[in-house]
Amino acid sequence: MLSNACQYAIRSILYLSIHSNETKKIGVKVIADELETPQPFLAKLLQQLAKKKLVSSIKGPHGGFYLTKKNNENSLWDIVTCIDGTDKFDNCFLGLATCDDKNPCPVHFIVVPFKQKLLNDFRDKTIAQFTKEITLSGRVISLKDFNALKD
Amino acid sequence: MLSNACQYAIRSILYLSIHSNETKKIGVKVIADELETPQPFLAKLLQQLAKKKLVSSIKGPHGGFYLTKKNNENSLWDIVTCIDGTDKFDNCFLGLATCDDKNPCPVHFIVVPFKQKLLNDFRDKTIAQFTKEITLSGRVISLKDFNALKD
DNA sequence: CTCAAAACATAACAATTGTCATATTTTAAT
DNA sequence: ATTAAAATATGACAATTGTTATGTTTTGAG
Ligand code: FES
Ligand code: FES
Repeated sequence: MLSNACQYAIRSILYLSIHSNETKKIGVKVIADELETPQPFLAKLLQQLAKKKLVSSIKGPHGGFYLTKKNNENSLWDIVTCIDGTDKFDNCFLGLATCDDKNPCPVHFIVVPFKQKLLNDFRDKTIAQFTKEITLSGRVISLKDFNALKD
Repeated sequence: MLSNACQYAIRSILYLSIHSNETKKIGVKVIADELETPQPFLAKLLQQLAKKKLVSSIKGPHGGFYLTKKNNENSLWDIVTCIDGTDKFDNCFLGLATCDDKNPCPVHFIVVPFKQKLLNDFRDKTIAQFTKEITLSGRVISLKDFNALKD
């Protein structure tokens, strides 16, 4: 459903939301290592996100990526839009030209409610809300399970 | 979520379920034309499906593809398994190594119920049940909206 | 002012997926 | 038997996506 690229992007933003702020920037190397994602690929993605103001960054020594208060008010949906675009979510599950309740394909009424709910959650909840839940409930972002939450 | 290939496959099987039987076979050309899918690609897919006994076929003049009573008892899930494999449904939505309630990623509890429901519908309903609903409710398979249901 | 650490930019490369073309085999009709 | 219509098999080609490599620019530290 989501591309690899988008999955990496979401995880890295959530990571930054937990571990960074205006005074604590984090370099690509660290992020890639923590999330176990390919480093140069992630760098490219972070640059895309930076261009759309979904993450902040400064160059130079002790520079890096970080999330401002404002960055934290974006939604997961903004990330998906930035990296993957929204086609997969708008289009018919079976690839028909239009997807609406008037001309439903055989799986339309199975698929649409789910997509709707997913969309709402992704659009309505801010990154900040997500990270709050994450830190409270001990959910996972990295592949090396709980390490990311220990510090 | 589903690949192009899988979407074509599902639609063609549903089409065959409605329009074919042991005594009425349909050629690739007709199917591809009705569903507006690339013809050679669809041929390849139908051959994959035939190998796994999800569709029946005979060669020669007046040959073609068709669904037997038994073919009609398969599920949409069987098609997905045959064409795409099940990885996309089993794996974590954010690409983490494991996906279970014990080590949930931040979106786990949003995504899993939906996937579960979708999976159930795809696994439990037979092709025959789907086509019954389709013919009763006038749903769409082809891109040229209701034409496929007019005869 | 110089240097090095970082983001930024570009482009080369690889893998997967989707598409098309060609040739072979089977089978019914004549 | 011959022929033509179909599925089948194989492989070439294109497009997308994912990955890696190389070089440029910015900027803080000494
Ligand atoms: S018409 Fe197919 S999912 Fe809506
Ligand atoms: S752990 Fe990510 S979807 Fe289940």
